[in-house]
Amino acid sequence: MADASDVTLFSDRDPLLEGLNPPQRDAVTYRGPALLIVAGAGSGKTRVLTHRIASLLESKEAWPSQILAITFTNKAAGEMRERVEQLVGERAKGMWISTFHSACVRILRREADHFGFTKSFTIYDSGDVRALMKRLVKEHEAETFGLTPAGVQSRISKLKNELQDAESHARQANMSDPAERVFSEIFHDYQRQLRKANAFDFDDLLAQTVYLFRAFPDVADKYRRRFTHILVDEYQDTNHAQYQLIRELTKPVQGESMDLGGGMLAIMPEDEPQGASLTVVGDSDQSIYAFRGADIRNITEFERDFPGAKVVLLEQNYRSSQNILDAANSVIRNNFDRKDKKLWTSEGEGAPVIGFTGYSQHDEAQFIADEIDSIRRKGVDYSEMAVFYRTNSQSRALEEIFIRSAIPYRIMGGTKFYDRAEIKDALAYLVAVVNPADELAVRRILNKPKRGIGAVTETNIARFAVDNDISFRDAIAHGAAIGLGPKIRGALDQLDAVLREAQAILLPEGEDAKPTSVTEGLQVLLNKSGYLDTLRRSRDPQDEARVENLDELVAVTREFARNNPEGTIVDFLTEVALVADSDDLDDSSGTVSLMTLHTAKGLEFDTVFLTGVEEDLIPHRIAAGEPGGPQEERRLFYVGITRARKRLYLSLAMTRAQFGEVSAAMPSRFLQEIPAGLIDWRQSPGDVNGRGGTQSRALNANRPRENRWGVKPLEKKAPSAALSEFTNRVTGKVRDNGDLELAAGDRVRHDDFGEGTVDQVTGIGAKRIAHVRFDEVGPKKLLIKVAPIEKI
DNA sequence: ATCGGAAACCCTACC
DNA sequence: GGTTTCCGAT
Repeated sequence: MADASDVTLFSDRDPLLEGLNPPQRDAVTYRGPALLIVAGAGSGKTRVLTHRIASLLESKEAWPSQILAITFTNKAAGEMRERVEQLVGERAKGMWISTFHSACVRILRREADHFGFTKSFTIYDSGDVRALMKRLVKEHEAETFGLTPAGVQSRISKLKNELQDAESHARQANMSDPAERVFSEIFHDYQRQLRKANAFDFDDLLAQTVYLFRAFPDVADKYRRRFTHILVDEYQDTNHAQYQLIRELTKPVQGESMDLGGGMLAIMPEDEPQGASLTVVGDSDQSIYAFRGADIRNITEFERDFPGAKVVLLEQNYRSSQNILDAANSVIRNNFDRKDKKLWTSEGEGAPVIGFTGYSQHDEAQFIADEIDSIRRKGVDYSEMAVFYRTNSQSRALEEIFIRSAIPYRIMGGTKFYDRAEIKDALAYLVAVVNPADELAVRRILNKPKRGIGAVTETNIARFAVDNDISFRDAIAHGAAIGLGPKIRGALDQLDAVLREAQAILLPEGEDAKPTSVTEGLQVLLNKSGYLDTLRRSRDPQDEARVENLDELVAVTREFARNNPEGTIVDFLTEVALVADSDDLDDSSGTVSLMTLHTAKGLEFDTVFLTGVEEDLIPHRIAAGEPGGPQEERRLFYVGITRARKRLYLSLAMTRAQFGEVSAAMPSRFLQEIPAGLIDWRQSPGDVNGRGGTQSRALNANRPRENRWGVKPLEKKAPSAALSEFTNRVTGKVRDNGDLELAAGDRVRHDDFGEGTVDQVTGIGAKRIAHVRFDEVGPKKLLIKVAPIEKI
């Protein structure tokens, strides 16, 4: 099967091929226009990808600058760069290894002036978009047609992912429907606003890059000449826009060899033009982003799209034990529309999958905390354990219990630092300086801190700006002409002065900014605007935390300057907009990782707790009713299972509180799909098929705790007294035992665990931990400050 | 213009 | 359960 090139370029003793199985070697050594690597979970695809890149560099087939590797997250990009560097050293420097979005921003910033934007454009996140959309929906009085901001937002996003713009949508929309007409107007207006604000939303980053390439073939050619090798990871999750972007980049150079300006002369090979070589890696069983426009057909029809493409299958799994793989295979087999593919391993059977059913989400969390504790005692590091859940809101119960059990944890993704109001305010100040056209940002800071500027004044400023054909930002300096009172005028002049002062630091005229400019500029803005002072003076304890968060942001700018000595404020804002959440690359050492199933993709852990395995959660209630939804949810479940190396826990609760309401939960249908023999139930949900209740009680009889609470079968949503009796024994409030002093030998009483004896106390201050041996439930570690205990 | 409390809405996953 | 929005009181 080996191509001729294999023989000449590689020998079996090539260090890049050492330890690889035959298909993996194929994937590294194949040379041709198109290669699809179908990589099952844990089949070593990252290894293959990095070795492939390394071998291209090693053999001098490509310069680093000719390689474009697309990953799904910034974190994955960082890891890939690191691993390639380990293989080939410093040479890895000039490669583009990034996400689709980062690559597009890089291109758009370089080419912005081709189509009416500037290099310092803003990137709107979904929160920014929502704010803008709210205004537009109101202005167009679209509520009367049943249009909501969120609805319009998601529809526009979907259209953009399909590379539809406002015009093309308008052409094919049914304009006799008034709701359609209004939607179309809002779409147009929205695009106009973005353009006016010199801003792109996330979807535009992709779509506008495609439009740019199509409208300016010479620009596209520039990148086609540059990138001779393009590699795309997680190809099953690409959407149409991303697909078209790849198509554009892999086309042969269209125009003649020409002077591209700037003295850069393009060099054309003598023979016929050839497009970049394309390598894609993916696994259709792990496609979990259809909801945001990912099109699974991109991978299933790759061979048709790129005739003559070579396909390599990686089915040997190097990650999980056979038991875990069996569970995964038995689940995914139920998706009817897939090519059968079976993961196998030469490792042993391993431990059985462990199942647990809690009475409530807190009970479930307590079980997990106890297991983590006992696994830790066996010498497994916390960083080798992870807890997964379907929705972010599920993390709260886990957190509560983990805090009390003194288990160090870290939440990946979720509500992020950069979503906090004070951080968005601070960033809006920076944006107001860098991109004054961004009215949204300027309006945001207009009355923060309170300057006595309300809706009326804001409207007056906006009107003045329109009447005099100047920007909203510039109108701020014309308080007198607008006819505002002296007090407000003074406040506006002050704001104007602060913005100017920061501008002189962040964007000094004629020269490059100092490396410290971002930090200094931010500090000027926060201090001289009065923003920090107002927070410091406040009596609200939350404002104290806000000040700390802003300190943290300042620290982030310092860190940024250290890592990017040449970095500008625009680079900083780009990083913040795109890197945000799951990507904190700093060490997760010594902590258990908590994350959603989506975030878990691409990661692996020794021990995995997959929680909330219930109907309405996985499959999620909304997804269960959508076409293709249940299949996607099954893939998501499959992704979760296959993250585990040695130990997999599947857990659920019989009742779950949501929106403050408690309701009965049913075991997920996916549990049924795993053969009973693979799961060792510590506490079984009973009859997984249905009604819950009766049978599970019988199976739970061996558990001592049940006696205390006397579980009764529940009707769905029955707000009975019996329900509140055994749910939420752990109160929502975090208590504070303050300076409770404990020493070895003391007796304590715990709300849930009963009485016990203190073995020892470790840690200091707020982190003092009591090691208690409880009479009934055995040893536990408790964070003294917050545990529900009292000395007796 | 700002504050406080009541009421309404919400929660799928992410770059 | 938490956040955002609305409204009346200062």
